[in-house]
Amino acid sequence: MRTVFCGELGLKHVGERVTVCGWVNRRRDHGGVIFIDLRDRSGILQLVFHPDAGREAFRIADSLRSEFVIRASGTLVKRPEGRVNPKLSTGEVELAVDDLTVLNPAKTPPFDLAERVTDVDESLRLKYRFLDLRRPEMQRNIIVRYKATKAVRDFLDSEGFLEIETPMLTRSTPEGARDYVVPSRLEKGRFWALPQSPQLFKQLLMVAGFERYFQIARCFRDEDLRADRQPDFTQIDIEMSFVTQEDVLKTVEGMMAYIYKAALGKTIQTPFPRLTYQEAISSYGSDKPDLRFDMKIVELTESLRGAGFKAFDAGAERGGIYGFVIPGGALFSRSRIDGIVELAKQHGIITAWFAFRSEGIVSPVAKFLAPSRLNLLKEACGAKEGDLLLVTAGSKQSSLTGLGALRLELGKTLGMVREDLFKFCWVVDFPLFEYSEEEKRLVAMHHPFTSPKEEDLPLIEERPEAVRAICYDLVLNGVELGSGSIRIHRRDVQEKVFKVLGLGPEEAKEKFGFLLDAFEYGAPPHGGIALGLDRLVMLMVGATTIRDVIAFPKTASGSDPLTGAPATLSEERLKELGLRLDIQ
RNA sequence: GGAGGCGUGGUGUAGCGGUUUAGCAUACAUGCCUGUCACGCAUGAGAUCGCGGGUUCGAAUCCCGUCGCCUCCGCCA
Repeated sequence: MRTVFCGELGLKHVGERVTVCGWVNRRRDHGGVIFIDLRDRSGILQLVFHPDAGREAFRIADSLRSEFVIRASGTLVKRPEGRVNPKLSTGEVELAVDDLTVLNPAKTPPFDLAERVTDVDESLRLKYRFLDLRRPEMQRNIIVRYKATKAVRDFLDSEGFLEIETPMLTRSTPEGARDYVVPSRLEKGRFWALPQSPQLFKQLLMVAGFERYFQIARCFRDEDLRADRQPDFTQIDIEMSFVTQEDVLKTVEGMMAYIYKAALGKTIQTPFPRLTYQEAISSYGSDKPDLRFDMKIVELTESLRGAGFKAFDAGAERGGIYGFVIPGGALFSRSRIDGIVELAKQHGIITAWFAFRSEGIVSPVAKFLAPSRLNLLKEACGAKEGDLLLVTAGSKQSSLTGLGALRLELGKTLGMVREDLFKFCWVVDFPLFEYSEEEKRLVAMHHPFTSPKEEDLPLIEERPEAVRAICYDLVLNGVELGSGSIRIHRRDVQEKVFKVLGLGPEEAKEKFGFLLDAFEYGAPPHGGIALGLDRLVMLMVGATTIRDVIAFPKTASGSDPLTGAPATLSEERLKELGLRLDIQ
């Protein structure tokens, strides 16, 4: 039907007779000559219609409208002098059409596809997703996604991994996200669950001796949505036997470099910097630090302790004194600084500020501190003349997370974040357990099969909260791309962890019995990672939401305007499933 | 579960208590135009201002409720 794609044509094809197919992107009718920008997946080509080149074709061209599907044949010609369009990759040529067929007319689209309008109401875009996806930006997103996915397969294949599918219908497991549930028709009153991740299956595959597994795995979590969270999403799921943390990190670093090269042609630096969990929290107030800019948090407790300023002394007593330096901030206007203080308040921290100006140190609290203290402070925070220091005092956790959130927001609003950078890092040595306020007990920070660090094992009974896990997160530009761990493969260690989690032998058997059984038949040491493919691609294409890299995503309230899902079921269907509705 | 923002012709928006017959841009329709590329010019059609209730002599505008969309907190091992 076609001989060539629009975007492939250039000067070297001049003089050739070609046939192209696609959609009318734009029509420019000059009366005596008509121009059509024809769009297909590969790009845009200008068609030109002269009445003398083909009277019938010209007559049909007059009737063309946006998004009509057409086929056009003619001779590719070099554009006249001064008529080149540098904005088009095909801008040096055009197709002089003598034969035109309308393959399908189209209704006027509900929004403009030709312009780069991301400002169209998103639910309208989703309702007409098949049109939204025609837009070149969206096509590129989906294409980059495919290339990245293919790169994953190519790389892991070359490293000896096997892609193995695991069930979508499986059983609900305790801990973690709420799972989506599917009623069983054959066994009424019983329910399947869709996997939050293939975690247990991939571990079983290690026991089964496959040694290196991966899967582009769809996962389901029935939790509230966000710009970077959808109910169903895709993980690059990896598991390896007879490996240490180091082996997993190296593999992932190699894979990331390969993906960026293959999908974007970009080179990224490996190995990625590593921070311990403690370092990440104390320097960036976050376990997913954005390393595209500096502005590290510094502890100032010792510099300000006993300085005689009540707020600081009380803060030092409750936790500590922390702050960070905004380079060049000393020259900010008073109202701008007040705005920053207000912003800090929204993040739950009360801040004092110190402007290190050429004429001296300016601060609303300077009068409470001796000049020697102020100089000590300047030295301790590493500020130069012209910088602004923000300080807060109080509990360590809320101070650091508050400063971390403030740092991130200021980094963006002050233009310190370079959008074209890709700054990967590993965060390692996470705590094995964290305290759950809701459940009033320790829960697994990663998951219950995460191995403690060997050297911390003696602490597990006395001080479980101090035990570090062999667990690692991959972070890119402040976004958590994924996390993984080396798993427990020894029965005695697993039992100790379950004990801390409050899982008795009976309960553990009931919930994870199949995995524990398997572990008794020769489980190799193993570990792995799961990476969010949607988030990775989002960052690769510069999108601000994963919805823009998913062909058919859901709205923030978890519905799909295109299909109208979720939908109701008929009485008959409910009855067949043994279900009765009880809703207000 | 909570907080905030938005909702006005197809689309994007202005108007925020009365000279508004709801403005503008774009899309759409008709006509003119032989070198445009966000073509241009002219004419025209197109909106009970998300929905429901209230306040008022008067509501797109103020209040309450509700629905939808977006962002964030909680939640997401």
